[in-house]
Amino acid sequence: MAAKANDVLEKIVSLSKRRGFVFQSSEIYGGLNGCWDYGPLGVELLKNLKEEWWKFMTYRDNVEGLDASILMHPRVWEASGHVENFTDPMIDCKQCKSRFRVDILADSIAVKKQRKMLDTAAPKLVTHWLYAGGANVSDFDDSKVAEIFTSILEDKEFNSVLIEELNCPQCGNKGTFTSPRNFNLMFKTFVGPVEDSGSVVYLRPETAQGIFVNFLNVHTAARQKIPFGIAQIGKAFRNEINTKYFLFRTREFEQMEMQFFVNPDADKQWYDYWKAERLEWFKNLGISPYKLRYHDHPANKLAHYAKEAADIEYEFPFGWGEIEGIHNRTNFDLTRHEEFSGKSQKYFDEESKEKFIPFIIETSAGASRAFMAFLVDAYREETVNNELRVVLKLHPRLAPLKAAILPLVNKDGMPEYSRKMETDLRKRFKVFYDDKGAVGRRYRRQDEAGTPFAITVDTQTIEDDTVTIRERDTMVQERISSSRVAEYLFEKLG
RNA sequence: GCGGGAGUAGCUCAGUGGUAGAGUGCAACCUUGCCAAGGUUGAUGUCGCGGGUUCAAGUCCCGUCUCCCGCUCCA
Repeated sequence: MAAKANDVLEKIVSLSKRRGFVFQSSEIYGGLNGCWDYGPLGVELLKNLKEEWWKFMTYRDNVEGLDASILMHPRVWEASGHVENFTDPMIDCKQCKSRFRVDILADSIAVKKQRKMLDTAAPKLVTHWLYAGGANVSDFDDSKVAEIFTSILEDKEFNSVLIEELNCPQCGNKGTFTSPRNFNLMFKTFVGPVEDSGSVVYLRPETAQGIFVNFLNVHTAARQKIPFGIAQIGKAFRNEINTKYFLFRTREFEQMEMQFFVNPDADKQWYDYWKAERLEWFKNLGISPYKLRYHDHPANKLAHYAKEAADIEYEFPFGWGEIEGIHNRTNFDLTRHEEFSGKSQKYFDEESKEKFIPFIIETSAGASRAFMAFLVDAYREETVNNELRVVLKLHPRLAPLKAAILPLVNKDGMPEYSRKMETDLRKRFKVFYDDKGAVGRRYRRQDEAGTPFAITVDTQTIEDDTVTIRERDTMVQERISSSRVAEYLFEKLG
């Protein structure tokens, strides 16, 4: 069972590479863990699904679009709680396999001892910023020493000096620690030419904050009244400890988020509404309904900002996995931003004459995860005439290529006729021309790419301007007038 | 981070210290008459990367990277 599930995933990884859906990042250099590139077909599929989401979510009178920058003021992440909650360097004892948070480990060591260790280690720390000005450990009080001790423990360049001397609180052995691993999920970088602590910025770990900080801008500019939402699609970055399952857990990924601002009295109603809407979206794009389910978070497991939360899960070959989260984030985020920025985030309701900080209902989908769910769900192996047929039964609106144009044979004017048809259709549809090999082989090639329609030009075409259109899933052909092909595709693509 | 498996042609894989292989795919040409047809010809390999042992390494040893699986982690 597990082996079989694994097979499916490996086949999809293989197909993805062979046909140009997904390549490993930096492959010729040996790859980069947890990063993937979208190839010619992959980028079309990804673009299509993002467009479906965008239309579904923002082609409404109460949702506006936004594209916030990836780099934001570092205080944003203090307000959001990410700096505090995501900065947990961990250290492992190789002897007894215990794991400790570095700051907690440091707390367990008496300040007196810390001071002594720093003194002893001083010759090896002369290039550390702490000693740059000729400072001495004895110049600092206890709390400063503790702070310095922890910061050196967390400093990649210098921590080995102290770690070698540490005893494991669990088993008592000395020098058995690994280097601390920084389990902070945020990638850090620097603005400007100087790489010091004052210039630190983060690659956003979620797109949501870009929406929250623009709440009042959008409200004013778009003249929206509550309830209304702001939607955004964009990259986010998390320095995950472990990446996993192909595209499922990656370090760089894309989110499709919508934050809906509501009167606190109406939170439940809108939470339920969006929860239902979002599941429908996946179903309407053809995902097998029995492979979708809600996972409601029990009250005692909710994140600190959430009042109610549910995941939409898809049953991947490796098990159920979250592809979208719906949260009632309450007024947590705006309250925090008001506090940290000093700018009021209150909303004045003209009708009720009340002033309040809105509650936020969040729908947060992973575009990369959705991509994988659609791909996995579409993958089929069928037996046709005792031959294996691999077909991606992607929804036509998601399919990277909408139609293939195939001259039955390369003579009697068929290629010329086909080329002309290709030129006409290409203006409006992503189409593919193929005259290589037998037509049966060409059909199968398109099946594997998920192309929903194949238009074949044959002898009769030359005589009466009709072509056959072959449908991917049923392999049934119908003959229609050449002049109706574009119309036909429009109809089928909704 | 820990433990297990894997990495050789685009893909799937064989190759048990002695000349780098198969199937499939790909490209060109011939042949075609609707579901992976046939023929001819051709191209593609730092055997993941780096060291070591050896007269000789895809093969043995060490390190490292990446992928998969199980833990751990995932406010």
